[in-house]
Amino acid sequence: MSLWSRTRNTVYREITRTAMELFLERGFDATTIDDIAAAAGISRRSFFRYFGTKEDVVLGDLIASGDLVREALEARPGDEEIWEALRNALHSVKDTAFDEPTMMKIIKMVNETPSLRARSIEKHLQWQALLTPEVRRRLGADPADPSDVRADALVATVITCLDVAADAWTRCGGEVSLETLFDAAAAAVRAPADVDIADRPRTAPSRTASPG
Amino acid sequence: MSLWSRTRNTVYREITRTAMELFLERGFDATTIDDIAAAAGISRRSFFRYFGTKEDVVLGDLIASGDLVREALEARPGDEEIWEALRNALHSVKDTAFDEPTMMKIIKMVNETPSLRARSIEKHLQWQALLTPEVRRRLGADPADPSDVRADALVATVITCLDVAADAWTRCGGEVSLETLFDAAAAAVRAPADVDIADRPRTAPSRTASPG
DNA sequence: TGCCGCTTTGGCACTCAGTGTCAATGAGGC
DNA sequence: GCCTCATTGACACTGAGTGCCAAAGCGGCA
Repeated sequence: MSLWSRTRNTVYREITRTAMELFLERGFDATTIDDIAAAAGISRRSFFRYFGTKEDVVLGDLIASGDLVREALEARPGDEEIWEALRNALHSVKDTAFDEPTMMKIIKMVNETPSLRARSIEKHLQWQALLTPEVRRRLGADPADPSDVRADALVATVITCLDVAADAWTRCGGEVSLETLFDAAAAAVRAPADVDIADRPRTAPSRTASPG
Repeated sequence: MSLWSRTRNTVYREITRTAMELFLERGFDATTIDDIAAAAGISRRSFFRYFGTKEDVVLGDLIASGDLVREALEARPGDEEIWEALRNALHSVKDTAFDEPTMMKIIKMVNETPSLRARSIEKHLQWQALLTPEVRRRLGADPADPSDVRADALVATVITCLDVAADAWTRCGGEVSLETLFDAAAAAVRAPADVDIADRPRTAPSRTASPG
């Protein structure tokens, strides 16, 4: 049993590695599952025993960490401001499977490939479902009241800010850190955005025009 | 030419009507394109001349209105607070193709069908791309600065709030209006949610802790 | 060592979405 | 009536994903 699952994990990682190489080399859509199976030395049928969909090869490893985020959130101090708790829970889960340049290429690929992008956001919706109960609890919301949208809105927005930040991160070639971009996004959402935000210059690489 | 496009529109609507009936009757996934084509009296190949994907039958009509929202946003007074402008732009675009109970069934179906939900989100990403330039302009942001995420974050969040509101709307059976739910979602995001919203001034949000 | 039960695997055939091609049809302009 | 052009339907194809079944591999057991 132990050997079996170890073998399974090995194969799983081998498929991921091989497929990722192909994806980054010739593009996601241009890589068929037959290509992946052939390169990984398995049958087409076996591929689908490890991954439900082609997208899962990319996204399974990249953001399968929904449960980790939930655990991290539950571990945050109970009196922590909710935005802060969510922010810290997200940041505590770092993906270490790839180095930063590779990670950037992957995110870029995800953002530029419609089917990948859609699945990626679907995964984030699953995160939402995982995180919302804890946020509801912290807000003292009635778990059965569907009209109390506060928790859903907060969680969805925080994840949206993360997406926006990740997208901007790749667009500026990693010059500004993900954390900084996330905080800027969060600040823009929470503050009236047409007013200058006091300490946005934590990075201040390029001045944005400040009218009036 | 006029006759051609009139015919085209008629066929388009006929396919939509027929397909929607099938979808709501037996489910989205359980309805094949052959079913739709047969029921609409066209060939399978012709279906794809009217709709790029099966999802577009549902979502094309439901939220093809990205340009309308953009126009509505551009028509808002220039000094209107940005959240307000976005909110009003969204609310000015009402979908009148279906009555409310049907609309609710459709939204429910979209939210419960992964492929539909994914496409729906993709459409919303297209909205974002349409709306962001105008928001950037209003914020006086440098259009070429990818590290200025304010506009992206705002637009993405507003649309996220709309999604959350629509979801809650179906879950509480339409008892609470979509507008009310949207406003509640927006308020939860903008105010520290565990504090009374009333005492929060429009400026000076609570500063998030600076780790540095 | 050989046998039994389990899981994994590969191969095959299938459904379904979506695309390219091509010949037939049918409307509009001359 | 003829020419042009868009629409249509039919056919064939790729590619994702699933169901099924027989073969192979591993563990335990005698």
